[in-house]
Amino acid sequence: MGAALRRLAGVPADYDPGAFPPFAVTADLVILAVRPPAVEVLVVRRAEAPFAGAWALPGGFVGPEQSPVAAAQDKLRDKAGVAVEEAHLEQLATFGEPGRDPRMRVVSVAYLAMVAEPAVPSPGRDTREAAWMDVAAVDRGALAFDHDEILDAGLERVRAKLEYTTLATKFCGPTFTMAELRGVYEAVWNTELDPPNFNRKVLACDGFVEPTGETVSVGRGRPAKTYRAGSGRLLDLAIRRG
Amino acid sequence: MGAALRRLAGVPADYDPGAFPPFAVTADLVILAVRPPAVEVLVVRRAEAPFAGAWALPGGFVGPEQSPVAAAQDKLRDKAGVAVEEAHLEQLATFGEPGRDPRMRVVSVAYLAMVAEPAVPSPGRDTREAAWMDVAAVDRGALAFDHDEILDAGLERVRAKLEYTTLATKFCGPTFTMAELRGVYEAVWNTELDPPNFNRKVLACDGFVEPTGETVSVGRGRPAKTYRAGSGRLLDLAIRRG
DNA sequence: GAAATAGTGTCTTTGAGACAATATATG
DNA sequence: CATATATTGTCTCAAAGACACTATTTC
Repeated sequence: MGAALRRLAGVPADYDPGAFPPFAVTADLVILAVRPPAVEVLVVRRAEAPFAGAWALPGGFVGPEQSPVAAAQDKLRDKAGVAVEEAHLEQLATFGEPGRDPRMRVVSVAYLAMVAEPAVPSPGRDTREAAWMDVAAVDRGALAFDHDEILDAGLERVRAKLEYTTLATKFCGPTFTMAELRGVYEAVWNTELDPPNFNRKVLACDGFVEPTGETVSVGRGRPAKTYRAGSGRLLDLAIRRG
Repeated sequence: MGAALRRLAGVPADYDPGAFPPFAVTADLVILAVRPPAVEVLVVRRAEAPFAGAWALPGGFVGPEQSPVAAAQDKLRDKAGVAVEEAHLEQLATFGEPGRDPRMRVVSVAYLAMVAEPAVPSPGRDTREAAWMDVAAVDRGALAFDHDEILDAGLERVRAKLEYTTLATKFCGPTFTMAELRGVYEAVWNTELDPPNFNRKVLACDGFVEPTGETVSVGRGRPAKTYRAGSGRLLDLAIRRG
């Protein structure tokens, strides 16, 4: 579209695309899983400069005709191998300080994903491109760019959301026991919760979990009833941190 | 920087800025104030296509060397005439669907501002560029672009944040009465709260308000004690919606 | 049966909410 | 004094948390 045509169309001259600095837009993901007592984040090793060899959050550029969330969904599928329907994906925040990427101006729309961790080797024990890393082991400054800050935002969001939503079930498999669900809370909040009270509380929240009618035995002790995620999204009564 | 030089510097060829579509990045603001029983949003009338003549949220392009939040602060100062220190400004969400702006690809980082409404004419009674509009009077589809959606996100954020933060005081002047503070909650939540219980609840929250020791008389009735905002940011006990 | 884990029952404390009662102003 | 608004006091109920107790498995 030339300048003359643009003027004819009523589009002011100051919207000439060429007049604006070329911002690149990326979608970066904080993909979290829980393997009690650890909360783990999916990281990828950078192959190229800058920060070559460093760990970073998975992410990529948003395409010309692509929405940011679609870019995030693609990365979630590619990197975590998780079907989008099974995971929870939500926008987290946008990081756009000048200089956050030394190469060019990049605005990153960060997303938070909560997944039931697939069976993968322990983080750090393989040299593959992607690995699960215990968030407690992520040092300040360990991640590339400002990804430490993005990770912190994701962790804070998850801690808050477990209080008043049913999202903890996203960290569990299709069926789970109360102990597993409680393990999610205890890992995310780094606290201990009273099993009897947790049990009653969860069951008192409509739509949080549904009994499967089955039990499962893990090691010693009385077999535990199993549950599946309910249809509710918000808790009528908040689960409180220890 | 030529392609060859870029390769020498270890920057991969696929980071050629020219290879990326020119995203424009804007900062749009949901600037809210409370004039009980109304919650009001600051809107500006668009002078140019597209949506010429329609109301829109204030906003503008993020400069080449400017952070998005700095752009938002500039707009808050310019449009609302509010000192940044007095208002609360936080990032809300980012809206970047292709086609949300018919002219070009624009990614908007939306911010939420909470201000004590300055003395301005009632919305709709003047023809100035900017006006305060009762959010209850904003029809679906009344605002330009996807600004309805952005406004909804802002309102939802405010409703949630009043529950567990002290931000309601940002809608009040330097000093205020309990009735005024309660009016903020009642306007935002569109509900009625029991004055005695509200009073005790607020005073029980450490750091929410501080007594000034003064009283103020408005019309009939016993004069009300006045308070100023405390130093706390989070409430130890949530204020519950009616 | 001992130990381990799961789940139920009960008691105490705390906070939320309803609402009566009191305080202090105006007309 | 009647009325209006602000503020304090009191009672009741619901929920949170501590923890004793019961249930069901493995070794």
